[in-house]
Amino acid sequence: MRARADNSLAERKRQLVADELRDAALMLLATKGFDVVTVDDIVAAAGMSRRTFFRYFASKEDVVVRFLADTSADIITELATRPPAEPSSVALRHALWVPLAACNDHPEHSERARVVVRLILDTPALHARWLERQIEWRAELAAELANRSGLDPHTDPYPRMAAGMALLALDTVLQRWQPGDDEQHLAKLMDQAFAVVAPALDAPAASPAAG
Amino acid sequence: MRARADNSLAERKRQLVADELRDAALMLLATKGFDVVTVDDIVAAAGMSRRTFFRYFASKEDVVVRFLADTSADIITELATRPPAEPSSVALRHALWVPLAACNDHPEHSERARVVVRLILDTPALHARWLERQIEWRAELAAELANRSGLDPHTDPYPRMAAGMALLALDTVLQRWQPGDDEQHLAKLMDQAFAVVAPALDAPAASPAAG
DNA sequence: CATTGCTTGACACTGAGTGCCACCGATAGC
DNA sequence: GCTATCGGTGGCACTCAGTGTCAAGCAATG
Repeated sequence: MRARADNSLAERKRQLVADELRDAALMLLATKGFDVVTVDDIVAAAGMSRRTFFRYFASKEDVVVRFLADTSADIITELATRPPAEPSSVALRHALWVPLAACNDHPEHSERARVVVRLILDTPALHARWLERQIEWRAELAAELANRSGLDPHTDPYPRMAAGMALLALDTVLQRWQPGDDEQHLAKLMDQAFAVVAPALDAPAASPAAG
Repeated sequence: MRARADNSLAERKRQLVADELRDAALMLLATKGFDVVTVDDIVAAAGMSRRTFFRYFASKEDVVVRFLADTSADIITELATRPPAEPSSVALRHALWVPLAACNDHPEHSERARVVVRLILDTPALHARWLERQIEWRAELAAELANRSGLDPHTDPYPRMAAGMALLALDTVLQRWQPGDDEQHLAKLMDQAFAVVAPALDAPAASPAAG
């Protein structure tokens, strides 16, 4: 359902409208706060109708969350292409680096991402949606990890928990990145966060016989 | 704000109303599904007014989530009273056992909790709120862990991530508990889940110098 | 009996999200 | 050139969540 990435004729117009909506929304929400800005404000700023907004975004939260969380497929693909012998901690670190790579390479994009991260972490409704999206990521990561390790995800808690730990690392990185006080390099923060969970991610399998 | 547990005269009536509302809501939501049941349906079943519902619960989600997540203070207290020399994994396991203890001891309460867990995990909106509540737990647990370990929670990612891993273990336990196919003992599930994260929880501190 | 305080119900209101239909522009076929 | 069709859009009305406000009801106290 995402396979039509470049139907140049009409698809480009759709993308244009979506970008316009997104930009107007992000601008308003980030400066004025999530709760006080209504969808009417957003569409007024974008010069479109309220109804159109909901054709492109499922909810007011969706505009913000999708800006960060639109790349789940890329993450899974990256994890699937890591060498099977690679330790889980390394493979997961590389997989979750995918959505961060753009921020790290392009400082101008990075600054806006920082604002969005701050907005999400500071707004309970957005934080909830963000976590909801992470749930999907976790399920997909867990399935792929089960694939890699040959474990049964229904009887062994490892795949799900490993995926959860990786996302916890990502969450911690974002939380420590968003203040922006000093130049906290994303790569360094990722290394630190994954260093904490690595002992559990790479521990020798002993889960089924824990009783 | 919770210090008035037994102002016997009027407080008991308040509790009665809250229970009535909660029971009606849980019954309807669990049987018919979260989305199709409106607040009007709930208050009609409870024989009260719509406005009263929102005096007792902040939202429709709140009724369900509070049923499980009303015990954060007890968890922190339990963690704070664990012996300082105890490994983090053991202390956290005991702390997070507190909200589960009631379910484990009283099978009749346990059955309803199972239904609520299933409802939460199956409903995205509820799951998101549940995780949002866990964020608060994580912050409180992290603060207490920083206290125990003497680490600075602003510079060291360990406290926050340790709290997150413990809650991830809890989440995994609930997810594996709710199918209820066979008699999965909560204690056993907790042991298995914590066995996965223990290597990271109890790893020797090496986080600040990871770069 | 009057007052004070707490709870409730009713009403109105904002805002999110959806369904429906009419409109508009472009493209394809006669 | 006229028309049928198709994707996108705007407008409208609707449901439902959640909030503010006010007028009771009802207990305890003077």
